[in-house]
This record gives sequence, C-alpha cells and structure tokens, in this order.
Amino acid sequence: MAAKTRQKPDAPDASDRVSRIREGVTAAILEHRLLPGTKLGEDEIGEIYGASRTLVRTALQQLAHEGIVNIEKNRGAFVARPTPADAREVFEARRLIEPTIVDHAIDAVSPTWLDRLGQHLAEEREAELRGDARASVRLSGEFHRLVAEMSGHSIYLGFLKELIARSSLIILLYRRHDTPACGTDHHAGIVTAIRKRDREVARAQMLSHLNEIEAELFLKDPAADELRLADVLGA
Amino acid sequence: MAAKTRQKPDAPDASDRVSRIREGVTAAILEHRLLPGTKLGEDEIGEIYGASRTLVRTALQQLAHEGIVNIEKNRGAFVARPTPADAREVFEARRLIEPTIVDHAIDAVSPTWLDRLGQHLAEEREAELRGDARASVRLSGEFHRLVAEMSGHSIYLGFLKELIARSSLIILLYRRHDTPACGTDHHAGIVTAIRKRDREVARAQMLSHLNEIEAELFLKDPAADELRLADVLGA
DNA sequence: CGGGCGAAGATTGTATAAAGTTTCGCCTGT
DNA sequence: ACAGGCGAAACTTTATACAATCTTCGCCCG
Repeated sequence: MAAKTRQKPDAPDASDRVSRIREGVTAAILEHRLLPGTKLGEDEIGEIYGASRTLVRTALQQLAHEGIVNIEKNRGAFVARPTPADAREVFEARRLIEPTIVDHAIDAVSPTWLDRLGQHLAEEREAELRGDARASVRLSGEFHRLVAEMSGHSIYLGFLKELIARSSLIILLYRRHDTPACGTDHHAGIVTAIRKRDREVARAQMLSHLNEIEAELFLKDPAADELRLADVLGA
Repeated sequence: MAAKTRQKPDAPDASDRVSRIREGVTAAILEHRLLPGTKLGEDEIGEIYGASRTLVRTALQQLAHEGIVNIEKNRGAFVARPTPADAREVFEARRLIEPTIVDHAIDAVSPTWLDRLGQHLAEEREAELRGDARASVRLSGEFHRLVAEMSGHSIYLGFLKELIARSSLIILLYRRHDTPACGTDHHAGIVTAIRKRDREVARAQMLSHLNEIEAELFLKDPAADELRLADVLGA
C-alpha cells in the first residue's frame, strides 16, 4: 500500500530547514530586531543556521513574496522599507478583510477556540505588564492571525499573514509615540464580542481597532528619502 | 551618492529567464493546456526553456506560492487541483475585494485607461467571435487584472492575481456546461459604469458578474476523491 | 584638493555534481 | 498463482564550484 510511510499531508509549518530559516528571519523582523534596510547576506544567514546558500536563497525568496524583504538584482536581499503609500494600502486592505474574518470566526466558536483566544489574551497582558516590547509586538500580530485561523478560510489567512508582517514593519517605521503595543484592551473587546456571537459588534470593534492603529501612525507623503537618510545617520 | 546607478525600481515583469519560465507555465495553466494534476518535471521544463533546473525550481516555487502549483516533498510539482471548498473561498474573496477595486478604479478614470479598457473589450469580443476558447479564458481573467491595475493598489493587485489564477483552474474543473467564457457583456457593462463614474452601479455589476460565474459551477461537497479517481481513469 | 578612472575584493546568479528518497519492476518463497 | 520484499532507476533535494556583476578603495589626472 501507498499509505505505509505516510506522514501528515502537509505539516503546519514544515519542520524542514528552509522553514526554520524563514521563520527565524521573520521573527527577527517582526520583533524589530532587524531594521528596515538591513542587508541580509546569503553567506551571513547561511552560517547562522548552518545551511547552504541554496536553502537561504529559497527562504529569502519566500520572504520577498510575502513583502517583508526586497530582493534587488545582483545586490542582495534587504529588509523591506514600506513607503507611506504602502502603509495606507496595507491598512485599507486590513479594514476590508478583517471584519469579514471576524464574522466567519464567529461561525467557528467553540470551547476550544475560546480557550485559545483567552490564553492568548493572557499572554499579551503578561508581556505588556513586564514591558517586553518585542513580545508585545509579536503577540499583537499573532492575535489577528489566530482569529484568521479560527475563521477557517485559508485564502484570507494567507492574505492576512502577509498584511500582518508588513504592518509590523510599518508600525516600526511610522508610529508617532512610543506606544508599546496597540490596545490589548481592544483585543479583549473583540474576543468578548466573538464569545457573545455578536457579529455586528465584532466587526465594528475590529474596524475601529484597525483605525486606531493607523491613527497612531504619521504617514507624511514625501517621507521616503528623509527617513532613509535619518535612519542611516542614526545607525 | 546612493542614487547614482539607479535603474527602474522594479521591472514590470522582469525580463529575466525565471520570469519567462513562470509566465510560460502560467499561461499554459491558465489557458487550460496543462490540466490539474499534471506532473511538472524539472528536467522536462528545463529542456523546453533551455534553462537549468535551478531556474525552473525557482519559477515553480513562485507558482506554488501563487497557489496554482502544488509541490509535494520529494515527489515534485503538480498543477494544483482546487477542491470545492477552495473554490468557494476563492469566490468569496473575489466578491469581497473586487467591488472595492472597481470603486478605486473609478478614481483613476482617464482617457488612457478608458482606451485600454475599450481595446481589451474588443480583443475579448474578437476571441469569442472566432471561438478561440483558450484566448477567451485568458482574456477574461486579464480583464479583472486590468481593472485592478487601474485601481493603483498594488496589494489588491497582488491578491487578485492569485485569485484569478486559481479561478481559472476552478472554472476548468467545475463548470457545468461548456460555456465558453463568462459574459463578455458583463465586462462591457462594468466598463460603461466605470466610464460614467457610477460607483454603485459598477460595484453591483462586478458583484453580480462574480455571482453568475460561481453559479455556473457545480461545487458538490465530497467531490475531491471521486474527481481524482475519475480523472486518473480518464487519462 | 576634488573628481573620475580602474583594479581588487566581495557578493550574487547560474550550472553542475553528489546525496537522499520515492517508485516501480522483478524475483523469490510459500 | 500470489503476496511480500529486494533492488535498480528516476527524480527531487542539497551542496559545491564557476561565472557575472557590483562595490570599494586606491591612484592618477586636472
């Protein structure tokens, strides 16, 4: 039979080496340890993960497709530097998609999911309490990802993963104050609405949550070059 | 200065060899010349395009990320075979995104764009008139892509490219009748609404257009295994 | 003293070869 | 005759070597 040495049809995040590299770099970017514009040399990363350039290249190409890395021909890979225009597009897309995602998540409400949501909120609160900015940033994004997983729509989930990754870079570049993370309270409110299966409130809360995140940003128009210089000088 | 040897920020479809392979295979899939389930051997494709397996592999990985190719570990790449559940997700996403895209396209109305739209409609009519099913399928998808380009939103454009590619496979697998292509008339109606800058009508027309396409499909629930067997036996 | 040219070094792009896995045919044993 | 397992062939995966390109630094000229 063919079903002898069958493993899971597709591992959730494939524990192969390419995925380990991709997730490692992604985490570093999302936790703001790798700043936009940073050069990602192939040999450099390969040595860190003990992998050949072939695998590193594959991982970087995937990240480029996700939009958090730019690959310039014959120059290499760099952490992406979203422009204000990109930022507006990303948040517009999130405002369009995420209310719908919450709506679908409510169709999947179950004790198991509510448990996972509650557990996540606890983690967020704890990270915020101990002032761990990196963990807060990561967990804040993971909350939205969790809701998307709950919705069961793989297309929306894929789109949102991309949008969340880009949002993390955008928030790093353009936030006004040093607001640690965007409203854990908002997340709690959304979970409450989900628990009550109140679609309208859930959608509205998600929308206003996204609006408040974007309102915290300073998206001036001709900022790209200025910021580039400022960053380089700051480094 | 850093801005000395700057070329175009990003070539439209990068005339490098990887892109040529990717576009060639994509066209073959979108025109229904490569059927779902077909094995895409690396040597095979490499020989066709006179390229090494390295480049073929890169192209196939990009196609896998776009969702029209599945890569099974240690087995190779195959043309994707969307399930009915996938199909419903794809069309739901299109119903969510495309009305918004049309709305934004209206912001960009200009003689140049109206000209391009009109020219496209002419091509579609011509292909349909001469019964060229392959060209009709391709052009039908390209219409939606054109509107997305017109909207100027690169995020939506990227998402829609993926959705269109998957839609083409879905229509091939699940269409009821041998309807040649889905409503060139619908496209003409949408263009008219765009020309009049009538947002509400444009959104409504796009929505009903998508609904009619999906209504032409036969999305039975437990079809996956049946279809796989049937196809294999038929081949 | 500033600017441009040029060669050396470094880095990426591509191809080829080695290693591991799956698959299919064939052979043996019952 | 048929089930089960062994083995070879084909393919994918990974690593390494080579070629092309860009960057950098030094030097020369104006």
